[in-house]
Amino acid sequence: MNTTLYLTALPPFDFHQAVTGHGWYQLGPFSYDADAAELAWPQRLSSGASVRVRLSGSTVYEPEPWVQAEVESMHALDADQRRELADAVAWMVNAERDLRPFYALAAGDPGYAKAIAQAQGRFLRSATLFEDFVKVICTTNTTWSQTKGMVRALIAGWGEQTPWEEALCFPTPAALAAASEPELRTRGRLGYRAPYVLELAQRVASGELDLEAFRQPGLPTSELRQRLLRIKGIGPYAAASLLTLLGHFDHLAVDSWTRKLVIPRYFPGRSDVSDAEIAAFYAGWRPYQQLAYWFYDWNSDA
DNA sequence: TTCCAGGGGTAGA
DNA sequence: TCTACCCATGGA
Repeated sequence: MNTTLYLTALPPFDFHQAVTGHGWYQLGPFSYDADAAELAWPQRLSSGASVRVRLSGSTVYEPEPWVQAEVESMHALDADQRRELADAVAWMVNAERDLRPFYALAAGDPGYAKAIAQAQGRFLRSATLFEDFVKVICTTNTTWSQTKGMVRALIAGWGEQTPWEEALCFPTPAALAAASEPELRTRGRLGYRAPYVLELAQRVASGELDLEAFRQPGLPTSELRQRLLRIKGIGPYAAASLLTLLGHFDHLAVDSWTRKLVIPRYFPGRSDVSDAEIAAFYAGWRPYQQLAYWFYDWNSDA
């Protein structure tokens, strides 16, 4: 059974940029066909039904941006299921994100010409907040290839079965909450992150921790950050990453990689630049510091 | 073999 | 708040 969902997006929008703005499209259960500009993944709906989604969308040149989801399911989707999927897709590609205020700040700076021309500025998000929280924990103190391996192992070991044999959904909180810590360490390749993921899964599965509360747009970034830091396994770097995914760009994530890029360009000849100095450097971009850092064309001569 | 990766928790000051 | 120390894994 196939269903097609059409969504509109706020211009300027470019589907390829919305998907590839950061590395998430390389993590399971996503797969991305760059030639066809098609993002695919299996997903379990709250009703328990499984679907396979193939997502495509318009380029920056189209004045009325759109996103199209080709959804495969065993039974016809009812109105609630279609709405749930449409909401999830809009969230994932940031269809409603208004980047114009950021572009207005960046206008005239050649280092952002490419970002503006290509409609960069969106960070792909996973279908659920739980999935994004786990993935962010999987990026701490490790290499990208190992992060991909951890996510792959979690899906292979605890992912939800679907009617399509080869397609497993990302594990639910309940599935990971039922896992043992040693198994998550070894089979899940999480290492010392295992207790953090286990505790997160258990708290979410039991209802003690409501991740949906983090989605409310009106929350001040500082309060959100304090709440994130109270979750075990989430420190300054992970909190900043999650703030970005949650659409709060007014807290700069200063990590080892930031320093590698920012110091040679803006603080040449210095080796001892504090986080506070780097944050102060970006203060003029408020509330878009993280976009200004991330979508700057570091290869430009600007 | 050693180092370290876009860190985080904990103890102790 | 700041610092030392430990934490697993795997690629260079």
